[in-house]
Amino acid sequence: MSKHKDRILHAVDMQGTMSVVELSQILGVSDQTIRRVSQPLVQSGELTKVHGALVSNRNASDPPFLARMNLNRDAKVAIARKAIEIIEDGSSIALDTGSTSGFIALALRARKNLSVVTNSAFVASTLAIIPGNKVSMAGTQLRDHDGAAFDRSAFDVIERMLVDYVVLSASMVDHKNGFLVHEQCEVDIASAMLKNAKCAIMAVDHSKFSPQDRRPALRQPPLKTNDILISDCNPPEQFDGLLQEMDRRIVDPQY
Amino acid sequence: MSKHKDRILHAVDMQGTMSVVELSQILGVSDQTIRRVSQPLVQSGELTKVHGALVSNRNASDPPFLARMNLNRDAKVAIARKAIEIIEDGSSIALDTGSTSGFIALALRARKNLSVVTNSAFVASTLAIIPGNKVSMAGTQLRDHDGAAFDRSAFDVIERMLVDYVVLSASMVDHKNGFLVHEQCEVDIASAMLKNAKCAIMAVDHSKFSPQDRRPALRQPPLKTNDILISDCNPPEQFDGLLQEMDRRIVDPQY
DNA sequence: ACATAATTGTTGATATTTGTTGATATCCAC
DNA sequence: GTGGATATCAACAAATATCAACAATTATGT
Repeated sequence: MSKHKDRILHAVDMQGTMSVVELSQILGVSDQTIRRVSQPLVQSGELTKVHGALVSNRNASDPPFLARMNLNRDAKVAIARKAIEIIEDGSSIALDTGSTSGFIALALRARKNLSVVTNSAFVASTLAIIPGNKVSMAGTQLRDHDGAAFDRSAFDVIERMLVDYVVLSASMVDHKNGFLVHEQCEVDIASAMLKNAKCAIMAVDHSKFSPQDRRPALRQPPLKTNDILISDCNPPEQFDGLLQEMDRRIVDPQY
Repeated sequence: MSKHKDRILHAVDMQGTMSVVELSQILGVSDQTIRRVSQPLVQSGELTKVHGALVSNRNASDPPFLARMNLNRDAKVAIARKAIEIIEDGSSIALDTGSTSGFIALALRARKNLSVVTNSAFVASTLAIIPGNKVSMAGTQLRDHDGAAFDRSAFDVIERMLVDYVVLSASMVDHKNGFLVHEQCEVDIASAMLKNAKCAIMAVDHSKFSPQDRRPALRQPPLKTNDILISDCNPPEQFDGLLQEMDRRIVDPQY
């Protein structure tokens, strides 16, 4: 077993896909070494090889939630990196169930002593096992496409927790109607989380500023003046009205 | 047992990974000695060996729960394989919070239309995102070392679910006292799960038949005649009395 | 004190990993 | 298709790590 194995797997899984030279630069070894070390990983099916790059196997054909985790992965990773600059050790946070929140949860493993409430089992299990964290899983009955709960008890748990930050996402941003999602239950959870939060962090990648195949119809609750928007692009001008009150943090996905 | 054992373990765990020569310098012994002393640690799964270095199994990126998932990994994978031969598509299952149950959950991703109840966030999130599964997460407040819940609501959820199988584990098997664990709350959850289950599957790897560093003191509830024991070794004869009623399924870890 | 067992360092043979090189294969734009 | 850029592969040599065997040292039991 090579000492580079874990780092390669981790890097590729985080990014979804990574070129061989990129990996060789990050690990400080030659490209040939990357090829050699990754060969058994490809053979055992832990990674897939394409010309010039390695792609993660924790994706694609797999379930919808993981599939969405791989959509615009670079942007989401960059957004997650920015989010953890804002959220310091010891913060209390509520996280919703979006795939962007999933990435932020992965990145938040670098923080300590967090108090977390979430209705996503993925987020909960990611952060619960970090020593020092206090994690509350809100809800019981988990939805199969993303492992999130929206039952009565989810609201009970969320409503009794006061947090410094709430991390929210949206399926689309509309310049007239604001942040939109597909299901009412998601709006309800977002409202409950917002009510108890000092500051909201809305994380949306560039794709959310353009129309979607299936247009979401439901409005997230309005955000307040000191709330934060994190995105990987500058929103087009028509969004200026909508976003003018918000503190914008734009990140470059090419870190 | 060598006097260097603890210092090596401690040093490697602190750094995550350490080269053999580095260790030999710190401890003031030859590199050969480090190799010799670390060999049994590698064999027992407390450390992992790579060319030139030792890597910790309780790395910063792999918090405690996943670290335990690396202990006797092969045995647990083999046990999980056997378990999914027993649990067919469409079954209802309760799973406890042990690392062996974690492996069984990973293996159960190959099954469909499962009804699952568990108080482990890791198990819940692993199985929830498989389309067709119905997963209930029992409990709210998650313990940090394994992401499991033992609060009032955990029992409420478990008690209202009838299942075909309950998958249980133990920290140690004692030929007089049966299956032992460290904490009363684990026994309570096991009792609640057993009460509503048609058949119990007790999964224990070979290491559980020998005494542990920290001896567990609490007895799991007794099992019934048609319950199933899965292990990777034939239990020593002194366990015959204890296990005589159970259906034993022994698997070969060398798949 | 003595014999025995366990631990350790040294040595030289062997194995593994790695970067380099040059030949070949693949991709992409035209 | 062709050509140029880039990626892959095989082979080699240098550096490094491992292993087995033996001798020296230290611990243990009687």
